[in-house]
Amino acid sequence: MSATDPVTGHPMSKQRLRLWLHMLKTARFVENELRERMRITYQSTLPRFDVMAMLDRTREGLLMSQLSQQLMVSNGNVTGIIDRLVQDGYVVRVSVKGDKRATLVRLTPKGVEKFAEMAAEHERWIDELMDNVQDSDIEHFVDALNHIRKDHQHD
Amino acid sequence: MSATDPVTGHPMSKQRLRLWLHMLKTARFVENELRERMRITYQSTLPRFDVMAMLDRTREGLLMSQLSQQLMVSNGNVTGIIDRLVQDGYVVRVSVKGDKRATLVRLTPKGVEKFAEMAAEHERWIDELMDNVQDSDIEHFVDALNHIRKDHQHD
DNA sequence: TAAATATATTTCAAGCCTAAAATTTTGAGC
DNA sequence: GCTCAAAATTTTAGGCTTGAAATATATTTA
Repeated sequence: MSATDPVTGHPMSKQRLRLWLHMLKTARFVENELRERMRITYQSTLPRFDVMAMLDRTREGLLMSQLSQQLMVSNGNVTGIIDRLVQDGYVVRVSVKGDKRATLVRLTPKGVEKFAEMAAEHERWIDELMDNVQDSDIEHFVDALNHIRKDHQHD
Repeated sequence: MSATDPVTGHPMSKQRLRLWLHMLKTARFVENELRERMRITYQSTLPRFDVMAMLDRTREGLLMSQLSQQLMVSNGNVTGIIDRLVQDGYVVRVSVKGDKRATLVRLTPKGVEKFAEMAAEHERWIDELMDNVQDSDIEHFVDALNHIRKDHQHD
């Protein structure tokens, strides 16, 4: 921790800060791009897409708390997003029998269909936006990202 | 574009999507962590810190439009953040002579002092959070990130 | 079983963020 | 000077996000 670069004499923290700022800028760029395309093409948003993606992977449905945990966002946040997805008929809330506190959330058939369409397009967008990444780098890259979370994240 | 992996036969787009999702998750993790520390330690936020960082680098001040452009956020967004920084006495709005439309924004001495304190701590936080990144990877990593933006971004 | 504690979710206030419309000022072209 | 488009900024409406408080139900424990 807090090592000094043997060659330059600079602390490594400067390098790490630099990496973080580049990562942040790139993620922001990609997100801005995706947000705009989601809005224009589907009159939707990235958070809604993320929620639908989670629900698509678990057709039996998910609890509100499972959703917020998986997506790393707050509980109250998910409530609002689900409210709007329900209004649009993409999602339903189902009561859990045996526990009146909990609510299960599921995609409707309409939601499943819509998501399939959006997901295919989303994948093409990413493919285009990440065009410049060397194929050979990807695995290594993913590894490094996982390392950042590994020792800190407790899930 | 849209090549197929010669070995697996899978389209590369799946790999790129995977990389993007990992990048997003890691960035979100680091941001959540930094947000909480900013809140607890300084009763402040990441967007405010980002704005102060920009202003610290240009002591003569920056136009509202320069700020929003550099930070890749909307114009109206910056207005609100600056409003609150002004309220707290960290920033002042200065009229530009020769152009009554424009406003220059500058850190106050109090703002400069506060930012120095926050920036030092922020660097330590990043150093800790990015602890697991191999020093030897950083340059390569930054390069790859820049490549993602390069062909698309026009700034 | 009654009381205390824990869990699942929603509500609330406040800040962040965007796109679009509105405001004010500037600069061209006539 | 007048008109009109462009530029800098703010305002507005609506969605996202958080942490904290409130609500309702379940579970533990005395």
